[in-house]
Amino acid sequence: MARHLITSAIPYINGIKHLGNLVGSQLPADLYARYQRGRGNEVLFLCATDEHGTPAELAATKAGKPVAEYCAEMHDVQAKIAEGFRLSFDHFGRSSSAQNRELTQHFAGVLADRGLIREVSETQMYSPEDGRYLPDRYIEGTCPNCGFDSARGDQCDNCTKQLDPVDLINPHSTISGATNLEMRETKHLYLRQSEMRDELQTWIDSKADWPVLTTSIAKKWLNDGDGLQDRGITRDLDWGVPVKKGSEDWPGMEGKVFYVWFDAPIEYIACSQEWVDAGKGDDWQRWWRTDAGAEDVTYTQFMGKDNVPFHTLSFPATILGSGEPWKLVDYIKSFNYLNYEGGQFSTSRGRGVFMDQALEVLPSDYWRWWLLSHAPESSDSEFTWENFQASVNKDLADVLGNFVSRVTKFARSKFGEVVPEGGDFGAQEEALIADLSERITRYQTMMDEMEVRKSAQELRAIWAAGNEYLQSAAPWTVFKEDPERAAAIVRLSLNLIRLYAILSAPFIPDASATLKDALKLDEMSWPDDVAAALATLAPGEDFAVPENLFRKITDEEREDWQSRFSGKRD
RNA sequence: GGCGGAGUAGCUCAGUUGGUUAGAGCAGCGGAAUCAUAAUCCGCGUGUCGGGGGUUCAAGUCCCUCCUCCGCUACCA
Repeated sequence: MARHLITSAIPYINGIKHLGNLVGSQLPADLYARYQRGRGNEVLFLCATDEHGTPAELAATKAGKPVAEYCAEMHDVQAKIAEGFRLSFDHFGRSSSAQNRELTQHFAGVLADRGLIREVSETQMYSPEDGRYLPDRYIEGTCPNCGFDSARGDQCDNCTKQLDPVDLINPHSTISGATNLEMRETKHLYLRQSEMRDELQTWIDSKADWPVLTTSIAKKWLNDGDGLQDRGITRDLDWGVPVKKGSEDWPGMEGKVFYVWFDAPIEYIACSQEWVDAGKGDDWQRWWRTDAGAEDVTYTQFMGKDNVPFHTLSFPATILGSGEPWKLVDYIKSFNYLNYEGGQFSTSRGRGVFMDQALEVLPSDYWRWWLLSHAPESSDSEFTWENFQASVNKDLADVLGNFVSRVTKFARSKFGEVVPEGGDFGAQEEALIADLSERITRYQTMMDEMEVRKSAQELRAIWAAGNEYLQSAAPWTVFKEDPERAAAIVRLSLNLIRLYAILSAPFIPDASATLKDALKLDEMSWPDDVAAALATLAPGEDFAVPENLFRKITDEEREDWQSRFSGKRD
């Protein structure tokens, strides 16, 4: 039995994510996790909320709450929504956990012992009025280059020139508007990634099978300019993991915390400890420590392209640099962006559909199917309500839902709610089994390779194969002359529904569960032998005709939603 | 500006290392069937493969150049 460690990029705590975020990491990760479980493999699927950093502090202030309280609440909100989408995390942790705090401090200590951390004294913009140091993006002023008056401290949106906040004319805080900013000297820790450039380069070069999107981003950072730069891993903030060298204080670093991107990936490991501490598992080391059983683990990460540098370079630098036997990622599946009706999803402008709103409109299966079958793998892809309506109605309601409906209702009307006996399988059934065997093999290959869209395409073809078979076998006609033969066709068709329940579960778990109940299935083992799988439901077993699996989206609904989500949220 | 991705049928997208008449789903048109959520099944595609140039017996596929869209650009996360 293969063992799969699967992590999804951890969503930031600051608010509810939109569908683009969902399809870029959590959803495909869930698809893969469910598939691997379905194949009978052992899976540990982890995700968490990423809770530290300036935006969390500001969001909490805006909400009028202590940041710890705000994060706790938002974690629960995100956890509930994740449940709503049937994201099957074995544990949904928090980067602010005690486990992560300790582990982050541990890594920093080990890295320091190995000479991979250096102290840098630098000057940062400080805003006395805000009582905090300001990251570059929280400073705006007039661009010295083009005169644009809302240039941000890191880059001018007008002329795209990269800036330093000290270059800005009349700089002010975007938080309070304060203009009395001052430069203050402050000391920070830097991870000496440049020392590890060659090691990282060799490692990346060995990953010929990774998506181009993943490796090209990594290589760009490795080779751009003077090569991989050292990275500051501490910040002058209150909310975060206090800087410590293992369990010891770090002289000169009092009052500082680790940079959120340093502790966030470490949460992948800490999350497994949370999983154990929550009583859901009993051994996290066999997933993470190659000296404690993790050498046969296949570790796969899912993320949007904006996360790639941190997962291909920073986090591996932390892992490799520690010199300890931690499990390194084996495959990084990255995604492009999902656009919304000709533009971008926008959290700040409330443009597009957010996870909570999506579930208010339709159950998760509808969304899962559309998003996964249109996942932005090779390039950015686009959500439109028209496409959504067409795909969902056709694929789910017509091809799959109606198949279940026509089979179960015909069976009930002619034979009652019992798998009929009698009749033999013939050439049509053999052809169907051969066709399905081939298709299922392809489906498995695509799923193994995490080719999400192609997997969806193949699954749909497998559903359609049922309709094709039924159409040509035409039990409604055969029944008049040869009821036994019709019984055989219906029996096979009922077994097809069972097959679909198993194969479709990673994409549409709720529909799969409905079918499982309707057919009164007690086991859902993967159909390695298609012929045998299609003979599982035996004559005499009873079943129930389920409610329609999927309803159709009407034109009125589509138009209504189209306008409802076009601009402002709420 | 630099780097990366993309530009293929009305729409959403496939197209391995260059090789016979460029594909799928949807939409559209025609037909069959009537078990089913008017749901299914079969048949039907003359597309300047973004523009231009080049290499080659052969280019959507390689090279050059130009145009358009998107992302990243290291202190947002």
